[in-house]
Amino acid sequence: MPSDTLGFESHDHSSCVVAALETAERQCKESKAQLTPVRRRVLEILLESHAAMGAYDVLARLDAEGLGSKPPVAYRALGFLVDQGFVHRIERLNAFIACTHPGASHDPAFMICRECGLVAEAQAANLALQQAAADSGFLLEQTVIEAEGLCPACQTTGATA
Amino acid sequence: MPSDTLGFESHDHSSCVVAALETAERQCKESKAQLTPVRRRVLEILLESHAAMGAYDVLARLDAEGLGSKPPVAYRALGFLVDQGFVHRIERLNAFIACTHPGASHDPAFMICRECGLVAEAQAANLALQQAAADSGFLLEQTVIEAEGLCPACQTTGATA
DNA sequence: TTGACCTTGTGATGTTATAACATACACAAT
DNA sequence: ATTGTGTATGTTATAACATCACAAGGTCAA
Ligand SMILES: [Zn+2]
Ligand SMILES: [Zn+2]
Ligand SMILES: [Zn+2]
Ligand SMILES: [Zn+2]
Repeated sequence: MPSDTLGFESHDHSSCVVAALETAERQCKESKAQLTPVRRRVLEILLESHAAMGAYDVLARLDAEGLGSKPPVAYRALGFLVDQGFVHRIERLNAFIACTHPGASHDPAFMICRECGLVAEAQAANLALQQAAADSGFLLEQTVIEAEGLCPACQTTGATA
Repeated sequence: MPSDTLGFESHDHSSCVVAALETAERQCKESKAQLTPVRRRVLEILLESHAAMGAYDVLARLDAEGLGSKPPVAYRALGFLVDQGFVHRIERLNAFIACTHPGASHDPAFMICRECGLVAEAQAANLALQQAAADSGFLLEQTVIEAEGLCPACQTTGATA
């Protein structure tokens, strides 16, 4: 069942959202972190579409719902969720996306479709990079791995574009 | 001689700058691209320190030298240099750095020291990611691979910090 | 009740990046 | 000489992304 790692295939989304929220709640309880209404709602918003959203897009949703209107509200909630590992930041897009492996060990990689904007999360530790780091004495703490290209759907519809 | 791939070791910098500029000039001549004064100077500025610089830092240097004062001047020159492969953009830092493998085939990875800001360029194609892309039918066009951590020097001086 | 700590509200500001339009120059065709 | 075309540059304005600084509330334990 590769859909939860590759993300370009359809899946049972409503159960996926519920499961992710439950996992977040459980993990917060365990680590005594507070999944407050704003934080929970931001996670929910990101889960609703699996798309990457900018902080200001999230903020607009919060504002419409009366949960906050100023940038720090969104950035704080997103920061919390990223710290907890429930959300990932996509550097290439200056955007955020809900994790699709809630609870799993994390060294995520992303495939970003430049045509439709779809982002798929994969597990793809970079062994060559780890080797290069070891060789040069670099202490590797975190890695950003983001690939840009065309998702299966956009390859067929749009030719090479 | 790993210093040109790993970047944490010292090297003959003045010759490295000269060589990079010569390579850029040669490649531009071959591809009929114009290495204009502003473009050449921006490349030089990035080569002077091997540090990653923000576009506005570069712009400040240009401004001081009377080569331009408005953001598009810097962004255009940087965009040109990135397109030509002489400069890489570091997504994690929203910054730019001169390529340390001028002319070589390019699938660069970077190691970024979170303490001193040093950035080293390495070659580290991600085989696992290529495999994942192939498996899911994703057409992989470009990859961003950036690692954050501590360089050798900062590990010894600052403990874990 | 007080203080420590965490979270939120809000105004102001800082930083990064591009859109849009005008100008200048080189070089070729008329 | 003039006009056209393409590339590069100059300039204004604004979009888009992110943080600072300070005030206010809530919880909980001393
Ligand atoms: Zn889903
Ligand atoms: Zn994840
Ligand atoms: Zn050098
Ligand atoms: Zn360092």
